[in-house]
Amino acid sequence: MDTVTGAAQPTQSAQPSVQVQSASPIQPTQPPTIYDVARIAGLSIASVSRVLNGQGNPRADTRQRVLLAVEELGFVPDGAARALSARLKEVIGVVLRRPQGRDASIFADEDENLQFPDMINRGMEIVAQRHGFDLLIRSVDLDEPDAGRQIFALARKSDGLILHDKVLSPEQLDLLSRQVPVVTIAGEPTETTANVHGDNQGGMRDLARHLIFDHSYRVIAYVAGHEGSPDSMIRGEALAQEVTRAGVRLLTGEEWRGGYQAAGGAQAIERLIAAGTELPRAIVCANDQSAIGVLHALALRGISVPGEVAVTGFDDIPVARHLRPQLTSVRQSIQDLGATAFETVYGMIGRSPDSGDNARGRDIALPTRLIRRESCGCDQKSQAQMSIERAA
Amino acid sequence: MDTVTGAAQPTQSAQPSVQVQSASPIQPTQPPTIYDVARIAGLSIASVSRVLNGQGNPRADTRQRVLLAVEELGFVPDGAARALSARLKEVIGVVLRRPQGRDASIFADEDENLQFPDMINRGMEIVAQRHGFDLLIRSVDLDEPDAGRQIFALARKSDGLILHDKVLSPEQLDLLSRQVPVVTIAGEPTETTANVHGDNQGGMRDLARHLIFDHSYRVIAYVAGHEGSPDSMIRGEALAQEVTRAGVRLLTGEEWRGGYQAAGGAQAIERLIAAGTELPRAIVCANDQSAIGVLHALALRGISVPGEVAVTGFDDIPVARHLRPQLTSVRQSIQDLGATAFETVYGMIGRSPDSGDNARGRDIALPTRLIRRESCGCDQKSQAQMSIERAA
DNA sequence: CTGAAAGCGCTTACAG
DNA sequence: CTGAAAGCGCTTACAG
Repeated sequence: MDTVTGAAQPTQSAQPSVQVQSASPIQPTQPPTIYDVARIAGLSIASVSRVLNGQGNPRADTRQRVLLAVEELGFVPDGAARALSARLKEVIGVVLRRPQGRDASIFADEDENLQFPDMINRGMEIVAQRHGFDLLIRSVDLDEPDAGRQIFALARKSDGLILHDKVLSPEQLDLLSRQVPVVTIAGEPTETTANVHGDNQGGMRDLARHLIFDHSYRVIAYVAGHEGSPDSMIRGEALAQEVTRAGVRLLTGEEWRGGYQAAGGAQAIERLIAAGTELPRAIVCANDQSAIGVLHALALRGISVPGEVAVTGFDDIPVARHLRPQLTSVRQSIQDLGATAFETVYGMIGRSPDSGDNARGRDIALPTRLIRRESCGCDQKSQAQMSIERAA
Repeated sequence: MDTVTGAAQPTQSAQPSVQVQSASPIQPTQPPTIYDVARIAGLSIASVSRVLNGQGNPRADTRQRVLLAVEELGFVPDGAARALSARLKEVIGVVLRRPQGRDASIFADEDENLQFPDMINRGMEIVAQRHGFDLLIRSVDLDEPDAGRQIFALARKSDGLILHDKVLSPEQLDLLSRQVPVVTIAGEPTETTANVHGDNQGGMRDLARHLIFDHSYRVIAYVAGHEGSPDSMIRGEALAQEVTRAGVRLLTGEEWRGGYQAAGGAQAIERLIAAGTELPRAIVCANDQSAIGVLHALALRGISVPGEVAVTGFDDIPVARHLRPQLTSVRQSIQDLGATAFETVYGMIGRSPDSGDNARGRDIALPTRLIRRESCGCDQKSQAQMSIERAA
């Protein structure tokens, strides 16, 4: 920090001075300010600002002179000054939770990647760009007691916040969402926040029925996500409901928790096998990432999938189709999740919480769709073959 | 944009007013300002600022009063105001290139994920946090002529920039890097920028020798990354060198380009097979992502890997070990790449380009390591088995 | 040690 | 249509 704050001290006169573009090759060219532009254009800074922001009706001549000067200097307005003055930062803060509980295992030497959240972010980003916004990303470690503070600090650098999953206590969330627009993904809406999620219930119901009726599996386990995840709970409940209705046996509980991660899924299976537990006919995982771990552990034990045990995921991340066997999953349009979340916060900016056309309090569900591949027991090879041949 | 700029107009008196915390449940609680804190603490804003920033030696009493008021109001300083005044935004801009050329294929319905860049970003983020910085992410579509402008705009919202891959012309890069610290990843250093990359040469050399001498493959193809990628070129050249020296045949060229993506890798293989080309004994891919596509295409054709054709990747992204066969690759510590890039820009902030202790012009190489798994023809199953059993 | 004041680089009513 | 001025919410020499 020292070197940086030291450097922050003004080193030159604050008075705008002529920019020497070509003179000093490696000199620290201070970016030009609006004053420089105004001087070169022979106008006031107000006129420059108006031309650049399309306000008022500047004369063609004025426009020209400004544009020329801007071009000559390569002027781009400073973001902080613009934000302070316009009361708009054109930045949305995004908070992810960093996976916790790294254990010593083959998975520990390199952090797992967060394919699902990363793709959500990609979706947000694309829409953000269209509105001239950027995304300020921060992943918080929930073990840190400081996590709440960090999120509040992020909020003051942004016009709105998108929170992946549960990263704040209800009280903190409430406090925050009164000061700044907040949208959660895979959370729950509150009076002052909106939430975006996939249709967990419908997706899991279709998957469960497929396993129960099309494949006639009679013992099914559920590998849950991390504790307190609404997605994981709703998926688990939907599965339980279908299973119960059909008189099928459900295995679930702490020993089946995968925490949404490959390492978690693999370890759960390893522990169960080590404990001599008899495996169920099908293992339904709360997401694809943990299904990857389950597949891995089963393969190492020489247990055939789907022959001996069927395995399914949720999300349909891009690699799902590249696994062997190809992973049956429930597709969410992951990027849409992000895009929708962005559009939602964006719509909340500048609106008072109690105004009419407001997303606050809304729970937005996006459709899901069962994708049958090989790992559930279906054979999709011929079909996939056809599709790739059609494309080629 | 309309609704937002409209909303940006000040709606209340600019004079700081007492915050009514509990009174109006869903009122738009304007975040408190430093003036509010000062009033409640009975001090000047200067004192508040000093306490909060650890400047000077405030009396214990003064400290207490400030801290209490801050706590009471839940005050967090506005980022834009802080940035403007302190001349430090505590933000680093990150630019990725968005993959281009989406084709109609089984890969087209959902964008591919960018596992490699996403993990790099994760590495940057962790270090950034330690310095109190956040990452402002923007992915640019290089097909857009506006791409350069967008990057300059991002620069004015940041204290420094990290560019993945090549996203600017040399001229633009030069211009930019005189105004703001710039570090590239997998690019080339210039007089005013630093670059961070994995040891491509060493990694590829080890891989090539492994294929040539340990496995005795005599015909090897190289699936290149996207055009102009220094990483791809250096890897290709290192491979060519080893192959030539050993008198082995190398297949390469446009028809073997995978563009770093699974879709690209799969399509290249499909086209070659469709054209009746005889496949080489080993296919060396410029990265893991394209190797995934190659594996996929070969599997669909019923071609056994590594039995008939060996396949290797580069990067060792986390899923590499979960593929069937497990992918042989060259590991880079992906997160370290990001962490190093961040530390490097961070060190450049506030330093004039010509000052002494400066990273500018440096090319920082991080070690790589050959990871032998199954897809090259080795059998690692027993070994992997042991390692997971050890962990369990 | 503390406060009053200037200044960071913009935008935007307000006059003219 | 344009310019002078105020103001956004902070930090930081500068006096006292």
